[in-house]
Amino acid sequence: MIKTPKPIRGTQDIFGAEAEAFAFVTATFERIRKLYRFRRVEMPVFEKTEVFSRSLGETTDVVSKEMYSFEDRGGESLTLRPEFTAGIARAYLTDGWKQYAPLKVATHGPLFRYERPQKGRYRQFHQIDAEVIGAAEPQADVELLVMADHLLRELGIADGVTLQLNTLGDGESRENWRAALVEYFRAHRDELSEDSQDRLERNPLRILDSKDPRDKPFTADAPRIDDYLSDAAKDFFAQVTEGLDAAGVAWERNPALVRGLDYYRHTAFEFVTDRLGAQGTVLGGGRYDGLMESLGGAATPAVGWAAGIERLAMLVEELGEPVPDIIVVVEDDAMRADGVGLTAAMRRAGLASELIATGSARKRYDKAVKQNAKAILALTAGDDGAMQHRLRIDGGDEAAIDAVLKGYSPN
RNA sequence: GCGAUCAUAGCUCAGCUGGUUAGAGCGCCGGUUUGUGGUACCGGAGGUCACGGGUUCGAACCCCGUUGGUCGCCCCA
Repeated sequence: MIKTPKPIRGTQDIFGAEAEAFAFVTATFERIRKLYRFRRVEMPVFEKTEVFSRSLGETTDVVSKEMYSFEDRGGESLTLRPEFTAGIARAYLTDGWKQYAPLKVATHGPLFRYERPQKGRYRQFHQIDAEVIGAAEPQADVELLVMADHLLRELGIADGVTLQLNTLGDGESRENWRAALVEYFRAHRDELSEDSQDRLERNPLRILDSKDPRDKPFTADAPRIDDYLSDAAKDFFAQVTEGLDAAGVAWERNPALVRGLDYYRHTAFEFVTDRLGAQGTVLGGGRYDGLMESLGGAATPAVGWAAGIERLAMLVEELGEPVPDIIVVVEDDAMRADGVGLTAAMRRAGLASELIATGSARKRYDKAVKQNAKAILALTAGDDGAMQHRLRIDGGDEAAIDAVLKGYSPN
């Protein structure tokens, strides 16, 4: 007995209406990205593990248990890409893309993270991604945010979604704020949740967005980044918010919105919905001026965002699958060749067509009716054996169909 | 890694407190109607009740374990 292999945990086979929604997201993204003049890039699906581990630092669970890593036959550690940014940063350095700076690039495709699947989170998932590399100005942040907002509008999901915005300041501001947070939380250490006590050592900024109610009273009164921002950092953030206002993009300040990794500076943002359970972030990103150096490159300012295609697709209105323009029904097997010929002719004329010529001859018309076609063409043989057809129009393009019929010579 | 919850036909699900041959709808296949119209009716195929133990005269149902799905925690680049 042969056992059918099962799919890998956390992978998905996307089909039908869901696949249509998925394709709608990527097609819309491609259209928008061209409007904003972002250049398309295609990136490898795997890289040397260092590409990701260096950029992430050694701190978190992320490297130790969240990456899909393996050794190749030469004993080199490789990792399936868990994000686009690190690979694009690597390419910027190894391929000399500095010559194109400031460089606006966009891509989409599969990513891999070794996690327990839950709603809107999979081990193989898919993202769209946009990055601006080599631009230190807040205008780059604004352009990305306006583009993201535009995309969500075009997808028809902007209504339930809000843009949450924060600044982490420049390197110095961020360090001072972080030190103040550690000092503050350390004073309340014993009253924090176990998880947050742990975070105090590993990733103190993350205490701010803890879900544990025991932490809430302390996070509310925690030191705020605003009190630690340098004048330059304040000015940078002000230019971002002014730009958003000028472009008519609504935003709200979320001082608890943080990034755990050290290379993030200045702007951090997430577009959030309450329609997806625990996984409310629909699109997120920020400025990562410190990343290039961790990969051995020169200091290079950069900012970008990514969004999960599956999550976006879940929010998109049910599109349904497209209905055929015409179905050709062979009601008499003697007309099979004409069915094939006419269907081919319909398709060449740009009409989405289906041929029904199998199974019980009497039931073929029923099958056609059930597909909600805009037109049904039934083929039968006359007494003389010549092809006869009957056409039922239900919203279809009768002129186009007639033109195909007139131009067709029966077999 | 941790927790909750679920698993019956290809799909969606019923199945009483443990009781004899496990059901429906949809889908699939065949038949009836030979019709300018059909979304109907009849029939058929299809099940190791996730898997492995246990309790019992008897288990889809109760107990234990395993596997898998879902949702959440941790993490979220």
